[in-house]
Amino acid sequence: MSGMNEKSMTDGDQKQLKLWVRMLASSTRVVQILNKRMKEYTPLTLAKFDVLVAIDRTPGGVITMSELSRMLLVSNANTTGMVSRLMKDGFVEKWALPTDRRVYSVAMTSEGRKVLKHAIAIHKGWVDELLGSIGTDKIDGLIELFSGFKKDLSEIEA
Amino acid sequence: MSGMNEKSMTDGDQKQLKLWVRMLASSTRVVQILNKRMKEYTPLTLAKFDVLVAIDRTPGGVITMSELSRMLLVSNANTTGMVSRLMKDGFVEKWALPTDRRVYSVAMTSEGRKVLKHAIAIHKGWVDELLGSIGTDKIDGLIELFSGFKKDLSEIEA
DNA sequence: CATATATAGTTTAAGCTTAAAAGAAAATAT
DNA sequence: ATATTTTCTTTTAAGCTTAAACTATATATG
Repeated sequence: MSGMNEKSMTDGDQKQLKLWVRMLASSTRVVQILNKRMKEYTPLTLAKFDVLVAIDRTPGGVITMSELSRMLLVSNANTTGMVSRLMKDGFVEKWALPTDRRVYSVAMTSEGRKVLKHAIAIHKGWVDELLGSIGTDKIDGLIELFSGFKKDLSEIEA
Repeated sequence: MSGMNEKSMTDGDQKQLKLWVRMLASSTRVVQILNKRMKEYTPLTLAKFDVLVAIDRTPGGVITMSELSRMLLVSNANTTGMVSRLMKDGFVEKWALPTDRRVYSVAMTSEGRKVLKHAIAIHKGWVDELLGSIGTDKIDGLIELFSGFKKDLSEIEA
């Protein structure tokens, strides 16, 4: 069995769990820090920031509720709530499509764009800081790895 | 500047953000899948599972509320809520320490231990499946990397 | 045309999470 | 002894998240 006895196979299995536990702890911690700083330095939460970034990345800057849900990998119910709160903040607006009144278009207000521009800049700085201890030599490999990993995951049923 | 011009430095910065976005998407997706399956195949959520695992890992199987919060990297308020729900489920019990009545001890019930034992087994199977596309050759390096990363993060203020 | 089916989005109920305020008990200072 | 401070935990209020049930609109089919 190509130099692999029963013991080492078992170890290999244990290692995937070990890796997952550490990976999850790391990303959870980064999210915690980013969220806390985002609330402290901007009028956004990290979740609201993610929504605005998704809108910002859409060509034309106008997106439907369902497209937003798909981009953010969240439920439609969640998007409804997020967009409602962002409307109350005055950072986005929403209107029904005249050609299909089931569909809503969402876009940022100028206030939303202003807030996002600042948030993107400081968020990038924080990510650079937080991931700073990962050697530059390893970054490319990791980007490749996670790109592939994410794609593989998309083929797995929940 | 050792073969590094201004352009490539900027690229290096962009890459940390790129890595973070992919890493976060991957771990979020794994959490989504694990949570959905955990609810489907056990009477636990992933959050409840994490609490039981933390208790299980404590020597003696008895832990205080604060220790639990520290292990799980969550607020005390969160631990209060989680333990309340787990008590209602009948999976843990809690009692005040006679020597210091501010402190509460938490332990699993036999029902909790039974449920956890099953959950640990199937959870491990899922993680092996979900992380299966990450080559065995890379796993050790990644464990090292995330162990170091997590430690570096613990020295950064939120 | 009328009815059935599909699609887009919202509401509801429940759980997870936090920060801030508050309560209770213990430790410390005066 | 009493007052102050510290520690452990809970409560409260708010936001994020989901699944399931529901509403409204559009499309397909008889």
